[in-house]
Amino acid sequence: MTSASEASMSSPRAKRVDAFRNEQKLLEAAASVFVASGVDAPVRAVAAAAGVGVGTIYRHFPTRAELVVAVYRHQVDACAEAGPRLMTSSASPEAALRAWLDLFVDFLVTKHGLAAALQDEKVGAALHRHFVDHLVPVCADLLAAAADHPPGGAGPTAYEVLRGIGNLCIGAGSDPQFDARRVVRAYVSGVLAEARRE
Amino acid sequence: MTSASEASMSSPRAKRVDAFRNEQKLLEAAASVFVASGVDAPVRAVAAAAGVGVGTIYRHFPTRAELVVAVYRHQVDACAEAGPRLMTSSASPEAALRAWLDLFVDFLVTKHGLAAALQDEKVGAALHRHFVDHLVPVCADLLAAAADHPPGGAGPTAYEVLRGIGNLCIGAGSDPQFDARRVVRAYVSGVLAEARRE
DNA sequence: CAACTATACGGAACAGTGTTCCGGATATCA
DNA sequence: TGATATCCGGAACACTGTTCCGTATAGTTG
Repeated sequence: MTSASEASMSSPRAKRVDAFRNEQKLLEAAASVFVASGVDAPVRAVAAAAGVGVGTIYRHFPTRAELVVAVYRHQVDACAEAGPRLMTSSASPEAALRAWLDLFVDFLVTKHGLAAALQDEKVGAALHRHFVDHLVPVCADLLAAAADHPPGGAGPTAYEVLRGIGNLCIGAGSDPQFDARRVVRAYVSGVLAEARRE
Repeated sequence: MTSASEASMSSPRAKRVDAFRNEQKLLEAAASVFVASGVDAPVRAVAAAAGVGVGTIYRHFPTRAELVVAVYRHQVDACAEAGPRLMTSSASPEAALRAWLDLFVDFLVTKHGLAAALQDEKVGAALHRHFVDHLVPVCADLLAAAADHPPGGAGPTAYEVLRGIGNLCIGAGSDPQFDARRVVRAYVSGVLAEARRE
């Protein structure tokens, strides 16, 4: 921790501006490539789109997963912040929960392959952690309110629910016979039924 | 179709017995490797376990996915055949549906990575088709009986339900906080509620 | 303004996938 | 005992993510 305070206190030399610019270019290029080819686009494709070498990517983002996290960090945070807002603006706690989960589903489904990436042990570890840390608490509040059920009971866990929904969104959007929102709606009905039974 | 009948009618030379033996060795080796390392084990690992070259695998199974299908074909068929049996032996149609789906979940969860493989567009295409063809009709019957609902209504589709459950099983077994059977139970409750609402 | 150095860059190289290919071995038949 | 259709082994290819290091440059210092 000595080194940490040293690093943040006395900066022998600030980060070079070209490095900062490149990091920005990388984030924009990655976002663009991800919408065009899915989040499992090759690292080289992102590098090419940004006009940099692959080495530059790995300097700024030690692993492919961390680039993905960086690209979607803002949207995850926005989703988390929408929770409390919906809680007060909705007609009922259940409506708030369902509206928020719709947000979550739409987010996952529109980013092709994001839900799948969340599973892949290697790629998903970093993603998973960030999603869990930011979204689970919000979901827990909404769920407790909707189920009229003190958190900590034996009903479905907020983690369980988010993870389940994440799973349900995998591959949706590339299968017309499988409508993620429909399926999630059914799942949430079951979750609420079980939670209220306690 | 002329060539097909030719091939099945006049066999200028039967399949060589060493080829047949190798196919068998391959299936056994693959099954063994899959339980040890998951269904996403490298093709080379299966080849090594069987004591053959990779070329031999690709002669018998044109693609990695078809090897996986071949390994699990029997178990899928067994699961499909268990449907009608449970239908008559269970206390209620809903009990039959739930028991059968438990079979399905256990099957997916015990084969590490099988559920995930079902998603991967490339790997999963062959798997997906086989699962769908054999399991969806059975599920449709059980579902219709449990929901007391003539097939063809606007409720959840049998395909949708199986696909949803398949998704829910992804990564279960490597995450103690996520119990696939619990989650699936909740989902099925929601499905039945929606189906009966029609 | 002119070195000088810490920092950042590019892209070749490495390791691990699935898949293809073909020269050589071999089972089967005449 | 050949003849040959069939099959086999494993090198080679295309494509991943990731690492490495010589080179270029931004920022500092004299």
